[in-house]
Amino acid sequence: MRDSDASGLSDVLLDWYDRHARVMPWRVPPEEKKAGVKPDPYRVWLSEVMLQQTTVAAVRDYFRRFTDRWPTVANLAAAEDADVMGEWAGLGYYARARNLLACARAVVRDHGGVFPATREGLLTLPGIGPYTASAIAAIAHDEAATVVDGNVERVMARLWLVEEPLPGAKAALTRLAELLTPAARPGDYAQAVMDLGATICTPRNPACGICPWRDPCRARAEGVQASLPRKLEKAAKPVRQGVIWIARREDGAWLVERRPERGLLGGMLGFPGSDWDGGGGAEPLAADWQDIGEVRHTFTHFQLILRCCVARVGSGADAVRGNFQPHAEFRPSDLPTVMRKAFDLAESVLSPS
DNA sequence: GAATCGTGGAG
DNA sequence: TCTCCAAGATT
Repeated sequence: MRDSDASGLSDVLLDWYDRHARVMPWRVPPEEKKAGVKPDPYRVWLSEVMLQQTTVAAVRDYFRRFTDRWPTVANLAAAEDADVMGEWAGLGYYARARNLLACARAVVRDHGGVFPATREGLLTLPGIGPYTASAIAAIAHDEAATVVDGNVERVMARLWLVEEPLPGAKAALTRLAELLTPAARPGDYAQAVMDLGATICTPRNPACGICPWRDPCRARAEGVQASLPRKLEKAAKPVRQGVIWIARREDGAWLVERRPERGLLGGMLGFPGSDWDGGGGAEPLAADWQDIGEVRHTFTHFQLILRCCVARVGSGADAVRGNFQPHAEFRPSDLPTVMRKAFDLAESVLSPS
């Protein structure tokens, strides 16, 4: 590929982006941008972390709630852990929320409350990896950094007919993406490639007929675009089983438990339960437990079948595990989805409406 | 390099 | 119902 080829391709894409850029809460509208308004690094960072492995549709409302509640990185850095984890509940990959807080506090403590302006500096912060560092550097600081996410991998694999399967092809796809990154408007270009992948060069049924890169696309020329990028087979998901105990005190308090900081659902609110290895476990308190059925939930790498037991307990109940959270303080929306499913089932039995 | 880590929507 | 998978980072 010659330099003139690369600049021709990026110009075509930027022209398409100027006409088709998607409207999103974390983007600066074209008119404001033309007037010199710069994207707020805090909002760019927050959106990019939320968008890791997560769809735009799922992120929208979370982004609004976070920015309404914590308008600046200093506000977020000063927040309580439980409030941030609760606000993140339902979005998944909870290590992101823990790293989000750690990052906000590092920015305040080590960088005077201002995000580093370079990709290299951003990479030192928790939760900011190669993709996110490039995205913030390019979008908020006009650095000619190259973003390589799933969209970019797919677009490059098709445009250049890369047949090596992922993840092995990652390095080659990154190199191709770097060759196309322009010195001018690198932030717009990064978002343009991702918009292209999200709306036209989609995993299935790509809309090649309206693609700005239809002519130069080598996969399209060969008619193999739908089969790219190739991916290695993934292992089957094992099924794991466990028990969860949900107790409601007569004053309406629920027996909840903060999960360990590390590992699955780390740092999130939940209910006491057994291990998820199929064996039994000790009940969190002595009570007349009632088996009310099971909850099924699929995680990234295994399926879980959780047997739900509930109990009504008296005011003097003494729990071995967890603590009773008063009815007024308990918000079901603070729970990760699998716990929310179990809670909804329990409540339908304990407090039928 | 391979495993781990969530969820909801599309087809 | 089931499979795929989305703007990845960390260990």
